Amino acid sequence: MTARREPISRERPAKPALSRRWIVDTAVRVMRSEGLGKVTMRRLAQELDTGPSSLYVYVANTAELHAAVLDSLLGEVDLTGRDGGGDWREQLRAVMTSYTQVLFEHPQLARAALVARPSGENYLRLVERILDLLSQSGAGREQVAWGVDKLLQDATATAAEQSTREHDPASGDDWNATVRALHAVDAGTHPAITAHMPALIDGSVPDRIRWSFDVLVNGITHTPVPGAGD
Amino acid sequence: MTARREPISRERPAKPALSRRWIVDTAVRVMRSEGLGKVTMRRLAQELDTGPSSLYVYVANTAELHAAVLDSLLGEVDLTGRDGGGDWREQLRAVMTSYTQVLFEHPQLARAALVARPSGENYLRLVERILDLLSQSGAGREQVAWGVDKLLQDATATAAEQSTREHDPASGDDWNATVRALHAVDAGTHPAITAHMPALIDGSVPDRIRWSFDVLVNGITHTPVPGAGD
DNA sequence: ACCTGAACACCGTTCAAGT
DNA sequence: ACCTGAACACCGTTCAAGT
Repeated sequence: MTARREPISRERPAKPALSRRWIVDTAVRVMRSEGLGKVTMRRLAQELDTGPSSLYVYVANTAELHAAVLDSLLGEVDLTGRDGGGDWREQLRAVMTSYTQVLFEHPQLARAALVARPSGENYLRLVERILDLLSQSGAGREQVAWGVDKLLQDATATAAEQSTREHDPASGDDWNATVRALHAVDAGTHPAITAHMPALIDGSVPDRIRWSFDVLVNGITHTPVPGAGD
Repeated sequence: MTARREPISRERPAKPALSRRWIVDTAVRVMRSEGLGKVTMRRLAQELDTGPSSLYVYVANTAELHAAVLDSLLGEVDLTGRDGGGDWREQLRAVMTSYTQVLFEHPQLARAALVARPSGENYLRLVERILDLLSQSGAGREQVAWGVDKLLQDATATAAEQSTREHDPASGDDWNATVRALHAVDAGTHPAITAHMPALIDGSVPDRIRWSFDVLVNGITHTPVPGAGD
């Protein structure tokens, strides 16, 4: 709506005006095609045909940019929970599964999420939905409020961990190093590890995710918060 | 006139031979004095009076180096749990609190831990101890094994998140952005957020950590794993 | 107000060559 | 076997200067 000066058309085909939205959209595109590692100020500036310093008018720093990219991706989360039944618990499970899936597709973002929490509209919509479903459990208000945090944190941390693991299994990555270390342990000095050994390493990712969800929901709904006498 | 080359002792005293141990110890020292951000291959090489490429004989990459630093720090965790009573639960709480405290003192390491899981002796000792205490709950072997993972993940993720929050509160950091966004939410479109609003943001860090521990322990001990018919 | 070039102060990793 | 110099291909952020 602003009366801008008439843009004189040059050879270069309409370089769009810089804006936060345009920067974030470009960042999402670069992320999808080349990964979050390429979403750098310099690379984006190049993509937007300007210098890196120009971006700082719209974006505080790289972490904030990554948080904005994450929020944008959060638009893909299915909030309906229609894969679940009518049960609030199964609906909540479906929403959390969808959230987890989005992060698993872009695992580097999960790491970013733990560092710079998003605060955009899609994040708020997600929190709203989880709160709504979890409060149907009948648990106290404080438990529900704190519980949402735990559910999101657990899913995010799991995706962040998996992000390393999914690298090619050929490379001596750190997860395999941990598995090897647990196997190589001495039964005399580490009897508990030895006793729990297959289980410590076993279990499919979906099984573990499903169990984690149940652990948290069971724990959240049965554990009153410190202050409130609910 | 052949100049006899004799190692005249100059100011520089006895450059010690490179070794993995020496590299990691130096990394820990740099981390303590200047933060993990300065623990880079180049900086370490400088500190060790060599070129960065030399380090690659002993360390695969930067992530592995950071994992080694973390394992070294894990030596500070109090495994006795003597702050707790005779109860396995209070002892376990004390161990987890000690672990959390160590990570809170070096929060950047918590982020590293989520990415590159450690596998050194101190990590194994910690896992052994938590397994031992948690199995005293009488829960099934699978629950205990998977539960240890959850307890460590929760504490680590919490420390990692806090690491951002603890930066100077003056700066418009992302946590404050989230708080602001939650406050600014419209009651019509986000009724659940509005209804849960003070609790969503409230609560001291120790209270939340204490509650998280109880949620997990309660959930772990009461939720059987998918396959096993315990 | 918005945008920029140029600079400052760094990075990880590889590789051919030396000892 | 171990170690290195040099190079390749990048980074984030600031700031004085321009429009």
